[in-house]
Amino acid sequence: MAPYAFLRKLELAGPLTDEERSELQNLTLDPRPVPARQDITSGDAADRVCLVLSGFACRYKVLQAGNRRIVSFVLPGDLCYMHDTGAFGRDLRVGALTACSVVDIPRSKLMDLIGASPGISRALWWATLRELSRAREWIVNDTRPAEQRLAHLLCELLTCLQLIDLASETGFKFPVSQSDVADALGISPVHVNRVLRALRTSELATWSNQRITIPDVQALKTFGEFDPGYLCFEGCGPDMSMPSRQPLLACAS
Amino acid sequence: MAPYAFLRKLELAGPLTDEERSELQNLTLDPRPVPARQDITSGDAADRVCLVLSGFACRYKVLQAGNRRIVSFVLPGDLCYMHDTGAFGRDLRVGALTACSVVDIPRSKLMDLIGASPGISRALWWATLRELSRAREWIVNDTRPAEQRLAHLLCELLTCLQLIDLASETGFKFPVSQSDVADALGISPVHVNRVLRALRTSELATWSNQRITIPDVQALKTFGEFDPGYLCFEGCGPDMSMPSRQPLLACAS
DNA sequence: CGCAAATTTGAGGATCGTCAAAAGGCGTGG
DNA sequence: CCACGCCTTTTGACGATCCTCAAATTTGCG
Repeated sequence: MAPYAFLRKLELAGPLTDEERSELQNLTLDPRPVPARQDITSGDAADRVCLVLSGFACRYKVLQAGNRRIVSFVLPGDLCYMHDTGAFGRDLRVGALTACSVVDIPRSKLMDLIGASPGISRALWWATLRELSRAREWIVNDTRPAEQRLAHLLCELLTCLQLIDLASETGFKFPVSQSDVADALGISPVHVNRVLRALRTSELATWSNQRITIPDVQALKTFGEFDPGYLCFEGCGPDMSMPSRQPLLACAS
Repeated sequence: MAPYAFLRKLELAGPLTDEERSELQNLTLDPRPVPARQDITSGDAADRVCLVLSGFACRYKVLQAGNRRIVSFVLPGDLCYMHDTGAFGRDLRVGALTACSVVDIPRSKLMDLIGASPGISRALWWATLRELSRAREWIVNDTRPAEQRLAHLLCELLTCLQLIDLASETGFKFPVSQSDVADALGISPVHVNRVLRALRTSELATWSNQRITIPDVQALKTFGEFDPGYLCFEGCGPDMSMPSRQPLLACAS
């Protein structure tokens, strides 16, 4: 059950064979806990990748003033330090927002799989492209007023959590603080609170008991200008006329 | 001379062989002009990649209100529609800010090169990771006040243009409008103007005659909290202990 | 030279941040 | 079980940043 989310997301790029699935499942043994509000480091050795099995985490940078800006959420089934380490992630950090369960995967082991399996290669490649697409959407979202910005974020979380069965049709458990959301939206915590009240008053969304409830999902999506296309959950099958239909990640050089 | 910027950026991932360089140069024949303020489409056929040889372009989305948000600049030597087409770029568009010269490259041709050459494969893979890193930095930049935000943007442009010999030590030609910069920063055009005046008064940067002049580069970088690490221009050599040292883009499946 | 677009500046208002304090929730220890 | 302390949430007041509208000025271009 643990690696379900991991496989679910990888298979967005197309179905995997039974061998590929079992190879990937073998990576998820021996998880370790990470307490809330603590960084998820890549483990003792620097050459490890981290797979989050449960909990909410985030990628973030800290500004000179000391405040934190979250640039993306890390949900169960997401890999960390795959690309954002070394020169590509010098000041980027990964932190647990809630208690998390993570697995350290030796990079070499993952690379062996990539080299041996075209399906896994493609899956990881597409995961990277989804990250890029999502980052750009976040930039766009930063131009909207706070109310729509929060609405958009809630829609994204709802959609992403539904994919891995962590959200119902109309809500999801969200055990993070309003300050965390503030850092993800780039606004102040008090303003998050005000905006939440506004959304509650408009009957667009409610946040209580660590749970987001969205009475009218379509209304919230419309208000937040949320179009799930950028998440690349659909239309990405292997039989698509896609740019990266065939050419993908693999062990070269 | 035309493909200089293209090769320069690709070789950030490590030197290319003479064959690889000449294969890439062969792609840059027969450029076509794109007028300012016009979208750079992928040509007649959808399965083409666009290489910008000269001019300033941008990737952008349009919000519901009709305003545009630029999510990244496209400079000479940058590829468009490599990954941001099909499902991965449904609402993302590429527009020319100034008159541009672009080359259409059949995707299949590029894929053949990727499959045949590990160096090219790695180079294009790293270009994608740089895009991701840059997008995340833009998210972070959106949390800064407008003055620092503009300073940061100018520093990024200076650094990126210096790489391809389009900037001197202290300035560069920048023939775009203040509205374009406003869309890139997510603020209003009039506020761009005010912020420019502030930077001019502080003697941090001047913009006149379509040229940015930065009297004290270090001062502007400090003010804008600009750390070039996220651009991944350095420390990315093939001899680095990098995550993607070997495993890269290639023709799989 | 004259038109169109871009830049510049002003005034007023909306959004959002900061500071401060009150209220609520949750775990620990008595 | 209650009391206490800490953290989070909530609300208010005030100020800073930024937007919108509008007009004046400059620049670019035919």
